Amino acid sequence: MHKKVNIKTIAAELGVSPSTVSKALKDSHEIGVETRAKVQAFAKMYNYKPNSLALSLRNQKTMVIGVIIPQITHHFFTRVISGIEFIANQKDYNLMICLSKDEYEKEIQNIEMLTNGSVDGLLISIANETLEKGEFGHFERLLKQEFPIVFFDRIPPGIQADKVIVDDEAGGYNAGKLLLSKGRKKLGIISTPEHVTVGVLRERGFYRAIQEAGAEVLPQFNVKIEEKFDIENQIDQMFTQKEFPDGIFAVNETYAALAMKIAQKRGFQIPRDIAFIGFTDGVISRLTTPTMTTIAQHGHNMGNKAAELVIQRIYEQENDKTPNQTVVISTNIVEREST
Amino acid sequence: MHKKVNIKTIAAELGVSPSTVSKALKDSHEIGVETRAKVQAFAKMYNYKPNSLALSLRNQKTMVIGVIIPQITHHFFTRVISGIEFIANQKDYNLMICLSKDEYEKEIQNIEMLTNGSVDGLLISIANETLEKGEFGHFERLLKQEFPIVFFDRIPPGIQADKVIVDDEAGGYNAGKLLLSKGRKKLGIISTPEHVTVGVLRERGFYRAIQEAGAEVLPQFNVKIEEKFDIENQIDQMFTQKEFPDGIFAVNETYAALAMKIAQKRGFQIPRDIAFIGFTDGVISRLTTPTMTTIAQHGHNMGNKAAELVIQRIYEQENDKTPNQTVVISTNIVEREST
DNA sequence: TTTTAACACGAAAACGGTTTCGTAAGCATA
DNA sequence: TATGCTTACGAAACCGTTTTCGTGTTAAAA
Repeated sequence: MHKKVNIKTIAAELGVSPSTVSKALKDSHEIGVETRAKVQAFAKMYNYKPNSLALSLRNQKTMVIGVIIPQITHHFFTRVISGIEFIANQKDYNLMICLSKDEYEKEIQNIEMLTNGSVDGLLISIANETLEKGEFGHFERLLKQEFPIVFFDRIPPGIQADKVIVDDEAGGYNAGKLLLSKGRKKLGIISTPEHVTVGVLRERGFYRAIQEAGAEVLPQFNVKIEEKFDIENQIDQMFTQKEFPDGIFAVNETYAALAMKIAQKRGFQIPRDIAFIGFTDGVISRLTTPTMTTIAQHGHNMGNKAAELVIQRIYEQENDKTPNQTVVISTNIVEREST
Repeated sequence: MHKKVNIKTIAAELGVSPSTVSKALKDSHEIGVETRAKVQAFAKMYNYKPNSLALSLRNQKTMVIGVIIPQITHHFFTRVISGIEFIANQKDYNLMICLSKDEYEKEIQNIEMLTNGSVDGLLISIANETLEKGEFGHFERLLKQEFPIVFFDRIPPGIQADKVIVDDEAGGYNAGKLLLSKGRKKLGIISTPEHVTVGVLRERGFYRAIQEAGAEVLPQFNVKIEEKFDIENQIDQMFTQKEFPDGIFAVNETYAALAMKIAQKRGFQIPRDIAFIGFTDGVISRLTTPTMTTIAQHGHNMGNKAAELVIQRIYEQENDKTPNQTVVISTNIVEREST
């Protein structure tokens, strides 16, 4: 690769010092008009652009925000990222995106890599394995250093930090209410294991709605999916009992879409026999047959908020820190054919 | 934010020089064993990690690969990214992902930003607007400098460079052959405007299959979607004529899924009346009703290959350059219920 | 006793910028 | 003529590392 022009080469070429070039390029009026013009013309002609590493090192500021997410193939996270990018872009920040692949070790590696000077702040959605282990020392170390961090969606329970979350509990509650309002009595839920915070909250809200109505969920109508086993089999169990639910809430889009297909294969009509509602921000719900009613998550908003928060933290002075915030992104129901 | 420990602070604390610390940390046996032990213990205790900016500046090597894609919410691109990440991770590279949002200007900005020292190489899938304009000067400048670049999926036509593409033409051809082999006679295609290279190639292959069979596509059965108008309306036109196709190929997953829904709404049965086949690597095709037959793109493979190529270019010596390569990722048919 | 070599460490330059401070030249003022 | 003030620029430090090239000390060899 050919070397790019830098301030030194310009200086040598023009017979002035590097400092003169630097000042001339920013139109410092410390430098004579002729010299300024000469330097600027030369720089333009050779398409000079300052080296960002050198700038970052000098200014102790990279204008980069690190983002750590568990999986990039999850549509929700890509919505969040596009929201982050939208704000970052406005404020001249760039993104460095790392994937933890839901692994604790990779998450730690990513964090170490990013916090060694590469980024000014960090946006994190925690890996499943980390949540399962419950080990958050790597976050606490950074928080103690007052490194700017904002957690989003999957947050560390019981840790003081800035957070942006979806109102999962209320979303689950509204899903329950909606099914009940459609006259459904025997409700079911397709959920996730205990350590996945968001799943738990959605489930909790769902149960709250049901209790308020004086109803209950039969144990066999509560399926907690273990992703390491066959998902379709686990869902199918809900339809192989003598009784079957007439309204099902799934805590994510894929489970809901799969459940709809499986129910149809078992001969149930949607929504006549069973109504379905999913929790999602995805692209699938419009394309299923019938189209799926969902609790919309607004991942883009979440990204916006998270980016705003972290940038605010980055600019904050050492002396006047604002207290930690938790921003809640509220959901809303998008009613389609499945209810 | 509290300052991190660096080599200087360690040196000062231990009463030795920065160079001694640096050497001690890499177990240089230029340094006495006691001093080495002392420095290493201190570094470990304070969790010292070298500043990556300083390292990059010094070594003229960032261990970062820049990726520019049009949209992160396109599932195909996220598959490619996860493929890129897989290889990059193995070779200790990190990713800096930028979004062009399919805009020419943003693409240029991204490139300028990334090539000012931030990355060692670049992986690019070109913005639609750039392809439309046909202006590739920003790429040619970099290629002339011999900056390591690999284009993937959406490539600049007629430019010498490393490229990784899906075998779109063959994919289209196979889609056509499959529909014909099912006895379909009146074929239709849902495609994209001319400037989207991949769409054109898929269409070309499709037509080749049809011509070989001595058949033809009626003009009203060729719909080129303009995304700025209502997509469903444009697709619907195919079903409002007196004649209708009995086999439809859509050049992407969303168009195919939408078309299936619209056809069903119009009362057609799939695949009895109309067979559908989509071009995709997505998550939707398993969840539609009926499930969708697709030409699978293997975005993950594409990401692998692209990353391997660019890393190879990065390590290449100035003297012995290998000639430009074009790697073709072949597709395969995944047959499901829609045919 | 002198030379030589090994050992253990430090000074300084380099990566590519920015910024503070110093200073020579030119001119006006007393 | 001596002093002060601009003007226009350069030297040098700094950001955090690495690495080359000394150099002073000690011990071994001559």
